[in-house]
Amino acid sequence: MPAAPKKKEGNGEPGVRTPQQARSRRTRARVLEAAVEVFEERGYEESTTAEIARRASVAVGSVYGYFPDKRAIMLEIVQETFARSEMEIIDALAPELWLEGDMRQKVRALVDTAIRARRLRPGIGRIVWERFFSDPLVKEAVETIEGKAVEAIERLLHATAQRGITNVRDIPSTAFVIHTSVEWIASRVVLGEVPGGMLDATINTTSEMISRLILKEPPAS
Amino acid sequence: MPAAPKKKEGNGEPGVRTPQQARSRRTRARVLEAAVEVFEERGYEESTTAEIARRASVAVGSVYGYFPDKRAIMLEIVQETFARSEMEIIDALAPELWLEGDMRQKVRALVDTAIRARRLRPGIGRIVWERFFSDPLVKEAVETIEGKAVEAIERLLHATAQRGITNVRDIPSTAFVIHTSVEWIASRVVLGEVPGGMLDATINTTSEMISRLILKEPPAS
Amino acid sequence: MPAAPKKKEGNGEPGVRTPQQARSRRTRARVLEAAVEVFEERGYEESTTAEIARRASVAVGSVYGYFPDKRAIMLEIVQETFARSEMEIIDALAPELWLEGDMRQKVRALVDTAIRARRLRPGIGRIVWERFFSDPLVKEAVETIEGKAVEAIERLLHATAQRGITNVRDIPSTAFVIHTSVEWIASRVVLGEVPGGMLDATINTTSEMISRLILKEPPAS
Amino acid sequence: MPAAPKKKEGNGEPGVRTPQQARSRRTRARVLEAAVEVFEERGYEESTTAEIARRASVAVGSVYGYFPDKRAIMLEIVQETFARSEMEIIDALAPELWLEGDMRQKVRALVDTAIRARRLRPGIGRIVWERFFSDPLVKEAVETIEGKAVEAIERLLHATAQRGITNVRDIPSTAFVIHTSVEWIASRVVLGEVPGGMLDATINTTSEMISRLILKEPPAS
DNA sequence: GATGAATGAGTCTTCATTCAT
DNA sequence: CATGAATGAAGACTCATTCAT
Repeated sequence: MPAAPKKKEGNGEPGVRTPQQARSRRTRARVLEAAVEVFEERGYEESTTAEIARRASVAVGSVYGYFPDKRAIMLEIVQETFARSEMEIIDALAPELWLEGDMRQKVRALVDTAIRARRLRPGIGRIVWERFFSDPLVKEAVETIEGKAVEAIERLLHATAQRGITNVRDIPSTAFVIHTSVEWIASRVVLGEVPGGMLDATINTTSEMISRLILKEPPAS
Repeated sequence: MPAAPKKKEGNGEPGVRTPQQARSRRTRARVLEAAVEVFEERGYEESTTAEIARRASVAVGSVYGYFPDKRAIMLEIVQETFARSEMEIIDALAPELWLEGDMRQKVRALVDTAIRARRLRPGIGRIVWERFFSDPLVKEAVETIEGKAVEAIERLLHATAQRGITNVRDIPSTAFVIHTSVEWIASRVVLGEVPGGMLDATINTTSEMISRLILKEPPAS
Repeated sequence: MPAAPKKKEGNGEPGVRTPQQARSRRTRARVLEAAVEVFEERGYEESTTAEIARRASVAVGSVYGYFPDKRAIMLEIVQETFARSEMEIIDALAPELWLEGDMRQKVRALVDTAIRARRLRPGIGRIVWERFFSDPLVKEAVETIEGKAVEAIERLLHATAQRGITNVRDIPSTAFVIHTSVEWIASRVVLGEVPGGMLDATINTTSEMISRLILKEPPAS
Repeated sequence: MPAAPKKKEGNGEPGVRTPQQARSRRTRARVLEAAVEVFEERGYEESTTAEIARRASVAVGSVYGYFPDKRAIMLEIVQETFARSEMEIIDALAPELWLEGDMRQKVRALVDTAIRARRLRPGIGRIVWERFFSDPLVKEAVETIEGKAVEAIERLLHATAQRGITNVRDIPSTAFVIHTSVEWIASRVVLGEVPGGMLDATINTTSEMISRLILKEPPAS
């Protein structure tokens, strides 16, 4: 890590300008887009603020007009990207969608969604796990969003349990286990090179695993 | 990222001492131990070769006498640590241990082992996932070791299937899904702050999930 | 040789500011001047980028804002210095200046010019020969410039031959031999400690040698 | 340049062991041979004492038993190599060989010898000019040897002048100019890539140049 | 005498961040 | 507000030389 000059704190409150004017907002967005591009291509550490500025057709100094530092840019992108992925899943978890129809099919569709959701910005997904354990703010942000997804699963399990569709001993841990498993399977499948025909089998098996865990009826022998 | 000096290639002797004498072996070990400490405390990027040398009570140059660069030290530690964790699990997967007795109990013990195994050097575990997606050599090393664990699961599923204990449609994907799920659940449980009483429930649920996926008999309703 | 850090490639912007603003141009010039000073005093290997920056009253980073590395600074200076020397000579070789008047006198003046031209930045001249055989880029640059001087000699020999002033069997090799001889005699005379009264005699003898080689009339017996 | 630990001077006089026993002498020679190889391949700066030791199948420490430092090894090799080259030339300058026969032919043979002599260890020749201007001891050594060659030329010119074969106004400067010219032409021809058929023409022209400078008779019109 | 492990000062280079214009 | 030149702390790595065994 380079010089990392001391952040001059206190006195006035020069802060980071909050865009109120249209042009400002547009510039800020351009920087963000450029950063996504660069981060996708090179990862976080390998990306430089200079390159981001260049791609955004903006001066380095201007970048610092919108973000306090490089990390903040990454944080915002990671948050936004991760949230978007999880939102897709959370949406698909709305109880009202699960009260009728073939559960196993829905579970499979859900797993499918989880994987597809991660395909959008795989490079950012990579950064999530790269930074997760080393940057407390990333961890916090990710855990908050994950928490929402877990809650959505919990709500679903409650709703379906009431209808007698599912039968789960301990809903919180079940929600956590399901979420965690699917998250990592999806990440590894998307970010690694999955052996050709293996993808479908993996989705099937994952769905089967979840279905058996939550459904009331015995597995199709 | 700092200066990142170029490896000057050629010049015959790679400069990496292959320890044959006792003193040499001891020094190499000291460096490795120091590096584990430093990496545990600060993570990879934040650790410096100077700090490692200092902890090992050795000159920087000596460090470079045993390892071509900082990355190589990390790689060796990651490999060794990760391999040791997986070995514990692989050992517990030996088919002969599974042919009789309560399967559910054994699955639970296995999950337990997976978690305990990761507790040894959690900081290194952190580095594994930090570097996994960005350092091809880390990825390769980890995938190789993971592959062995997955194979061990496959062998177990074959053996138990023959005895009529388990009944799995697609063994390869099942092995992969089980391994991937447990790996990440274990990592997250160990590296994150698990809500107090949640740990046991998580282990139970995970075990239940795996048991239901592979066992022949219907789940205890 | 020091750490010799690797050029991290890619990342878009090479980091080399191409000066367009006035301040920029001035800084670049300051760095170059400082580098000439330092190189003159210490030679290439013994000079450090830190010292160059200090002399230029500039931060190290600024140096790297204008030049990709230390070698590039040296290369530019060497090229510029050597080219300037050779240009003086090439100018003096313009055929129109040689068509009348005393040839022997003109040859002497030429040799004189060759020596005087090298006196400007002798330290850089030293670096030229220090790096010539070990740095391909230096070699290339120097050979290119030398080539132009040799061509100028060739043109002169052609023109004077047509006028019946000179009589040379093989113009290319003659131009090469003359250039090479004078170049080294001048370098050695300037960079070595020439025995006092020897200088004039050396110039005279060199001129005589060249004159006899190219002139039509027999040497003044 | 690396650490360059202070040479501990004074007290006893550990000095550099002078080989008196046969084995010692042989080891010293092995080191020297190895050094020639390495220097030839990589040049001085790029060569390391470790590599030299390795090639000589000797421990680094042993190298320092025979030579005070890396520079001394280089110095001895440069001196020996350069002296050998010049000796060949000096031998060919013995007056008794020049008192009869075709002078022009002999001059040509001499130039030829000068070039051939440099072909033996061109890499060392390169080092000579690389270090000549930056290492005072190299300069001194080379100048001393050059001085002998120049003296030999002077003696030859005296002898031939007495016989009426040559007619030179100022013998010292003539000897210097001839030597310097041929030395550099030979070096450039050997170390550079000489344009194919150019070599012969260069030798011829050089010989012609020298012949015309020293011989009494007018050049063959 | 030999060995080769150990030393550590010295270099180059990077890049997040600041601030004069 | 934008610009982009300037800053400079920080870090990886090299290698001649020493010295304990």
